[in-house]
Amino acid sequence: MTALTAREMDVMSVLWDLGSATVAEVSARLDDDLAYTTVLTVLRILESKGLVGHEREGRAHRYYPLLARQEAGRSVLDRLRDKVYSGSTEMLVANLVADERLSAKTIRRLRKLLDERLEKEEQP
Amino acid sequence: MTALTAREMDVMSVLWDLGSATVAEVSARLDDDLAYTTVLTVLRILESKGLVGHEREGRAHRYYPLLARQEAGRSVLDRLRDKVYSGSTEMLVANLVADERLSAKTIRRLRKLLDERLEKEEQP
DNA sequence: AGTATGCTACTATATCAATAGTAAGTGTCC
DNA sequence: GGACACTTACTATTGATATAGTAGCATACT
Repeated sequence: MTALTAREMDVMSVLWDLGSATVAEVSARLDDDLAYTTVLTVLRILESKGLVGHEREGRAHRYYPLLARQEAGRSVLDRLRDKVYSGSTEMLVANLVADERLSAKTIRRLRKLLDERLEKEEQP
Repeated sequence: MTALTAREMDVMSVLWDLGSATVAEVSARLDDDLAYTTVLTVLRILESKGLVGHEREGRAHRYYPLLARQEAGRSVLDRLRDKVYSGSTEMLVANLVADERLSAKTIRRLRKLLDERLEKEEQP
């Protein structure tokens, strides 16, 4: 199972966005001002879980994600669908698009996404 | 903030599905076979967080959710969108509908959902 | 009215999460 | 080549999570 804690997700988020990063780079990007060693500790925990790797870079280590966004996202979404929305993807999406801040443009793009998915369904 | 732990979400899930439940009822519905008192403890923690309430029923307590599915779901979705999908609802939905198991029928219903949302956008 | 049983209240404990300090190592720059 | 600064390695602490036991109370049933 791929259950990230809140802080681990913060850190993975930086790695996903940057592709890879040193401790200092992750630290700079985090919203909260954590001690250098705290960030290092989180990265080492993530590594021990097999979710990130690292390579030497000068005197520092450069960390990179081994877990993809999609995998992490899917496991949260699956659980959310099952536990919060009684297994209903529709209920989930309904809640998602109920967000007032979504623009008409965005909604149209989402619909296009579904259309494309439908086409793929019809021609396998 | 409304951050549910994994186990708390399991329990809330039962309360959402049943509307309300006693400890025994929650216990029976959970996937894992937890001690009666363990379930009670989780419910009491949830109550201390203001997420469930209870009323007397005979010699037992009947617990009911004070936090709605929608609220719980939204806070997870918001965080997921921001941290895992770089703030992109589209990326999130793309990942969601990439699920092979979604039927064409379901996808059409999702599209309909978006259409209705668009109409509401145009006529406020 | 007495009693058995299920329920709660309180307590306990091991594990994990979150945060950070200290010491020691290693490049880098003058 | 030596000092400095940054980095890692190891350790520590606090608080939360997850799980459950025991004791005692109350209700339903006979």
